[in-house]
Amino acid sequence: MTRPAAPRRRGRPGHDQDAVLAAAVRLFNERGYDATSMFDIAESLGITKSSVYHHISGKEQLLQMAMDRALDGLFEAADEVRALDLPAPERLERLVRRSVLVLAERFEYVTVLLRVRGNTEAEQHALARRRDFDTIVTDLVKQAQAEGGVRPDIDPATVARLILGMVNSLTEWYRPRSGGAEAIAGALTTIAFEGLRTGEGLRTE
Amino acid sequence: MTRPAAPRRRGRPGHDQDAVLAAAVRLFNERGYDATSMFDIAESLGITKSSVYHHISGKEQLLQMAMDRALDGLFEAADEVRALDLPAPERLERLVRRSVLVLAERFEYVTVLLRVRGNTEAEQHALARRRDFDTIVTDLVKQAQAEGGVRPDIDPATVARLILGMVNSLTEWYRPRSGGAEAIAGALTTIAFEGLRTGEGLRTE
DNA sequence: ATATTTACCGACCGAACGGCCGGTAATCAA
DNA sequence: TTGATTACCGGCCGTTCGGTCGGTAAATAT
Repeated sequence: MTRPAAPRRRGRPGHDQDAVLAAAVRLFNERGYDATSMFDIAESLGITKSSVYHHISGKEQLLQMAMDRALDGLFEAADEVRALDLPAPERLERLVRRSVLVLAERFEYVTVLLRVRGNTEAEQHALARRRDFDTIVTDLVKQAQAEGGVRPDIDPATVARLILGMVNSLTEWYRPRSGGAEAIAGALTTIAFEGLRTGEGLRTE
Repeated sequence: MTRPAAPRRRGRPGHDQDAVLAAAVRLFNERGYDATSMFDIAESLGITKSSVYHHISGKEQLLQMAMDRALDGLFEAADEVRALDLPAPERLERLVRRSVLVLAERFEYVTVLLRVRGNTEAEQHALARRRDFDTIVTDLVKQAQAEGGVRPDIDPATVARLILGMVNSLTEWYRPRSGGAEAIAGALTTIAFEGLRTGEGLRTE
């Protein structure tokens, strides 16, 4: 679980693109993308603004890279779950679980992604990919309702958005340090699939 | 359901503070607070930037007013529910429902509130009030678990955050035009309290 | 030694931003 | 008609921002 053991690069030692991205993303999430200046990023690395531009082409590239890392993780999860030979309700539950885990693994990148509002072309493209992911989940809900095993009385798009909303809301309070992404994934899927209520008088038919 | 019938004000006709706030909040939610300039707000009202400053003291005041309107609505809901003479699980469900309705009624203000990251003192104060609201819900979950009726096997703070996360995620896709805040409140509370799963093999004890 | 590679820096630029000022215009009340 | 009230405007200012440029410093490879 440590670094891939840096292969000892050539040239003058110092920061690389990944270090800049990491610093940038940290600040983006602390204060917001717009409220983070290139000077802030440079300062947090102990170098000057012009040095930052040696590693990247501009502020927007940092945003782009962060969004891509988040989206790639989500679609990997979707692909893996799609390949499973299981009933739709099981696949749905697995995808929800995996989404939580992706969010935990790539926490800072996902957080950046979820705060983007579509102000530039790059952001709009990312929003489109997010919508594609939503559609995958919606279709899975639809299948699960058709196969039985998931309540059919709520519009599948609404179900997908509410569940993903619950997942995404983790960026507001989950902190990777606090460990136990699995525990939270468990709590979340339990609430989503079994509900909070206990006792009698449940199944109303 | 119409305006309170403007009492015909004195002086030159035109926009007032509320109009400026409305325009500002609309833009804040479209592009984000930082990405919205005072010029943008002025332009959307058909007046100049200096005219905007006739109505308000500065950009931050607009943010402050928006956050306050959202928070006041939430605490009103909490107060009303607290006064009810009902078992805790019922009160919890009502508060969740009411929160959805407040979010729908004061949609744009709540959206502004939920995007704030604490960059200024005013924002930090708003975040503190949000945390107070979270605590109210957490305590209610705790009570509901103690009284029975809500599953006791998940940490109450986690329950509160997940449920509120689902509620708050409505700002991402709910649009007041699309009507039916009650329908969404119903779908959300159904998922949260009854769960998605149907069929047999549920209650594992 | 010398070339190559990589990282860094100080100085600067044009644009955009939040905000201020002094003055003007339209309405209502006396 | 005059005064009060409310709304609006053009022009300006200091600051901050993203980004560029030409040159320097430290490593590795030959």
